[in-house]
Amino acid sequence: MKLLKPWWAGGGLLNLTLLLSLAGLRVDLDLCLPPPAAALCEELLPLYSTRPASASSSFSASGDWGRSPQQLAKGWLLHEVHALGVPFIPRTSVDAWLVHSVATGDADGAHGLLGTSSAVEDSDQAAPTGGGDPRETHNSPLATEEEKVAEPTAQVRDTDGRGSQENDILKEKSDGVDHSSQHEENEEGVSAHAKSLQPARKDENHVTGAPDWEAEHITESRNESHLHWSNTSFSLEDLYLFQLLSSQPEHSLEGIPLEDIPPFLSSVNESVNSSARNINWSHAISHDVNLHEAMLLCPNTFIKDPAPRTSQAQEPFLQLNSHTNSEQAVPEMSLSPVDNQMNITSQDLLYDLDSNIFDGINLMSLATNFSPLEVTQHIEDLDSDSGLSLNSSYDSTSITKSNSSHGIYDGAVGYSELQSLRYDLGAVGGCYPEPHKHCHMDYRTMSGFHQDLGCQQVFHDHTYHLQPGVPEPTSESFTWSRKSQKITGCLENPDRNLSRDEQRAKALHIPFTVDEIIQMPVDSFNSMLSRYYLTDLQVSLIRDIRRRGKNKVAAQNCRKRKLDIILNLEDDICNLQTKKEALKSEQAQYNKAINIMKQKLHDLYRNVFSMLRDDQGRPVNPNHYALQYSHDGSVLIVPKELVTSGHTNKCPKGKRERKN
DNA sequence: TTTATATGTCATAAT
DNA sequence: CTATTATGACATATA
Repeated sequence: MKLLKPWWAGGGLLNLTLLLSLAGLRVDLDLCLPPPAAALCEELLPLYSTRPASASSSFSASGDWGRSPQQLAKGWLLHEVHALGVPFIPRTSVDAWLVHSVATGDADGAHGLLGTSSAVEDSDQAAPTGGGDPRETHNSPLATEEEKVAEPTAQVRDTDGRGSQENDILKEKSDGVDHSSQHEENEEGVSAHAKSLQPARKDENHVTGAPDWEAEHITESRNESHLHWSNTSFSLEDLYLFQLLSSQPEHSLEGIPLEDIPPFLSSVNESVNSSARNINWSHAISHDVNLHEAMLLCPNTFIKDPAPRTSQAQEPFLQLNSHTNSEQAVPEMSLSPVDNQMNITSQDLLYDLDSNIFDGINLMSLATNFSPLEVTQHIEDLDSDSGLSLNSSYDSTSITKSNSSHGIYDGAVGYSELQSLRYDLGAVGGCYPEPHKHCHMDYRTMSGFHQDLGCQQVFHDHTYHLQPGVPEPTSESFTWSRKSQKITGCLENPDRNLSRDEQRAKALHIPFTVDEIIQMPVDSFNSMLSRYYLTDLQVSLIRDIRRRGKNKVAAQNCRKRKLDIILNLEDDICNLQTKKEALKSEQAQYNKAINIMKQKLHDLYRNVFSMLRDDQGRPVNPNHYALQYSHDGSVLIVPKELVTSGHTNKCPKGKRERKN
């Protein structure tokens, strides 16, 4: 996205505000934008206003062009966040954000955030239909931890001690208590605002038609989290997006002339006003939804089951809330979510995450002085690392890329840019299979963000480039034809060193390394799948990666084992052959001995016959007679014909010789 | 280009 | 029943 201005560059407040309003979000006059969001909106609105149809091609894969203007704006905005490389949202991020919205905004504002569907408006209070699954937050064992997350923030805000009401709110949510009667208290305190939201949550259950939403499966919330363009209410990604976009509390919409509104928005405004879901623009920009505060209060809830916050993690936010100079607070505010998320991730997964990652991000969060040009360049570089095009020129390449990316993400949106950067650079990739290598990458990356801190040399590793010509996997089967792989090789793809699964994981922005996925214990693996906000496609890919990875190891072991068996058999053959030779030699020796014995016996025989004499004193011919031993030890001279016929006892000569 | 070998992957059975 | 392992068969990569 060429036009993306650097962080903290300011501007874009009006555009974002209008865009949010267009999307049905009511914006506080004090709403301020983080520079990326401002820049994003500055870019989005002109593009959207000038070429909604053509530009929409990049996210038209979702179909329905009969959507309302706010849907279009919302979809377009989210799409562009996609293009930024935001891979996914840990599931609790938006849930917790909702909690903070409850704590910070009034009911109307919260409703504006949660949804503007006519069906919802028909009900008592607005309720989100596609906004993820906030119910799970309060009906799972995780709910208590959500409360832990929300509690300190409420304490910060409500110095009069009413912050603890949030816990009550959360409990009442699950109880389905109707607080619509407390609308009058909205202006009195945060908690009252929050309570008035509860019917919306209650209605949501009716809208989704899930009476027993405790049994709601994770996959359902995943599906709900996807971008449903036909759905007028905001999804979790939407909410997260706005959370992402809101952190700079100093701009205001006051005094902005209507002429500044792009023509498209004006027309959209008309159409919106004429639609069933009217948006009162004056109302839209006057409600007290302070996204900045919401941002401040929920930055540590990027995952479904956040670990209890440490005092170390809370402290920055306490300080931030006390800041009067938002200029100084902005960097920390915007970056701290990443920081907290990282810490929580490490606590939750307990898996191969080096604290250096967090240190690097902490350093980055401390950086306050950025060179816009450098940062812009860095963002572009990082984006190029991620393989996603930030080019806003909408050439065919970028559109194609956006299309494919959008299709792949399948609704997985909402994540801090830094988070995506971290994962882009370190989470996936066989080139950096070891955690410390990931950290190394992060450090090098982060150094570009705060060169003032002494890291002058910026290294950019483009190992993770995806060649535009390489078709990205677009189906669950991830059929990788030989042809495409040859093309990949011919193009000298820097990702060539990556395994196919690593490339797939990178393409889908899987926030874990392949090694992690494969070697992770099954419990951690399952908890990871349920804790993180992953699309079905991502989950499927992760499971396939795990299966293939384990099978690969099994195949290697099997082959090794087979080879060992073969080698052992060869050794056995050799040993047997040696033994055979020895036996042959032994047999030869025995045969030789036998022959010697035979010869001796023959000689003895001849010798005996030479001493024999018949009755006439003539020598006995050994050719005609044989010696035969009788049972009593006597030796008889028997004619051979009798010996061969078996008549041993019949001695024609009747001659019995005594043994000499 | 062909061939041999190594490696990855899938299906299936076994654990 | 699920997850993992083992293994034959096939596909692909590489020397």
